[in-house]
Amino acid sequence: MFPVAANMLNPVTILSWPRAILHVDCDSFFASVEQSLTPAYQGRPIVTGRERGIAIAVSLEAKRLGIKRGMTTYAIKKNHPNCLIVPGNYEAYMIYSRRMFAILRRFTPIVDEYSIDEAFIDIAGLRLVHRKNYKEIAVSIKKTIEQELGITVSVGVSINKSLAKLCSKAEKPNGLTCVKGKHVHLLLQKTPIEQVWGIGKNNADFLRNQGCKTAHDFIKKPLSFIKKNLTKKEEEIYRELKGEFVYDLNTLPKDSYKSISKSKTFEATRDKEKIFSELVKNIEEATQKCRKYKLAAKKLVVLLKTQSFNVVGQKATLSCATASPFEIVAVARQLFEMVYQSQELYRTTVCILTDITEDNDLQLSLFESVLKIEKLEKLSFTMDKINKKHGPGSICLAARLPTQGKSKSRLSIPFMDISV
DNA sequence: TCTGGGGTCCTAGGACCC
DNA sequence: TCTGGGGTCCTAGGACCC
Repeated sequence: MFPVAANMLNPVTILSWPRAILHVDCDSFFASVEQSLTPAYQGRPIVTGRERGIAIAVSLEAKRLGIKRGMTTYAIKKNHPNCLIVPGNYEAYMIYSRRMFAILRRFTPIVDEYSIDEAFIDIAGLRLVHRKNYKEIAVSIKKTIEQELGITVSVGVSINKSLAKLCSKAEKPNGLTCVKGKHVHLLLQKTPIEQVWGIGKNNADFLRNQGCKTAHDFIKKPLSFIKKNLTKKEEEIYRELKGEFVYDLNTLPKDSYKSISKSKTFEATRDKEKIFSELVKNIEEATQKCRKYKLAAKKLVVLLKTQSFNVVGQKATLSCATASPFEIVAVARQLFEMVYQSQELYRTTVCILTDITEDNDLQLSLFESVLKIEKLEKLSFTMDKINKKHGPGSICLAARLPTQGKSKSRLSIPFMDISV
């Protein structure tokens, strides 16, 4: 073998294979799953999100009534009394999601699980295997999902992720759009700039002011304009829309996080211990997720949202990376005391765990008692087991008791009194 | 649109060091 | 101590996504 200089590995050569990227996007996913699970819901306007007070997913029938994501359930009830408003069933959505990804893997192992209801797959080279053209492959994927899951999807096929995403969006619901490299300009001409994946309101406003009404206007700008006025992200999008292959598919399973957060809104209150107990509940859930993925956090952020939507917060570095609610609650109490103002009404608490590492490279500070940490960890895992067996919230920290109903007698552990 | 919840990445600017 | 230039690391906050 000859030694190969790094600069001889020309990325252009590697990336210049013909690409065919297919994007699958479920139509009104959560609402469609509800309709698939409950035949009585089929054909009826239905929204999910009852527990949050706003519409999270809106069925096709509800969309036709003018109901949109984010509308309050109060307004929906008032104006559309025949619309069903159901609570989210996230376990069911996860199962449908996994089943959809499994179907995609029957076609190719290159599956990028982009979100719960979306995936990119690479179908280049599958034509010979399946003896079909790209469009026919897309049709059989659509049919399989529809038959096996009882939900419809919109599919787009093109030469990279950004363009495939534009295609799946071009015709919804239940759409199928394939755009070859030589026809990309036609797609871009009819795509308003704000509909481009990754161009949000701010950049769309700026670009419109600069004369870019469509995605096509955008790619006609010189690169120097992009570099001068926008960031790396928009430059990547610009290159993808021009047909370059910039965003690779990520086929790794999602088993790690940079941050884990939990927040919850409640009826606005000044009651200090009630607010703190809401925060403790979030900490319990966030640390539970941390333990599930065998992760530990080094930093903690506590945020309180006031009734007038101001956000106030404090941040702390933990003495060592941990997923133990006991340690984190103790630190959170100090942060909470710094932030809480007795005259203020609060509506939301947020717990964010950041600087997350894998649990096995957990660094113990010299001043930490190993024994204490092990005992606390054991206790957390035992609590997880009990909650799994008897239902969430069967066992919890005493500090969150103010949020539990009075009539419920729950088993609790006073976090401050742990003696080890 | 009277505003829920969970993420990621990028950038500017300050601190600090040589 | 009147004073350049560069690098790295960290953080807050913005922007975007589902």
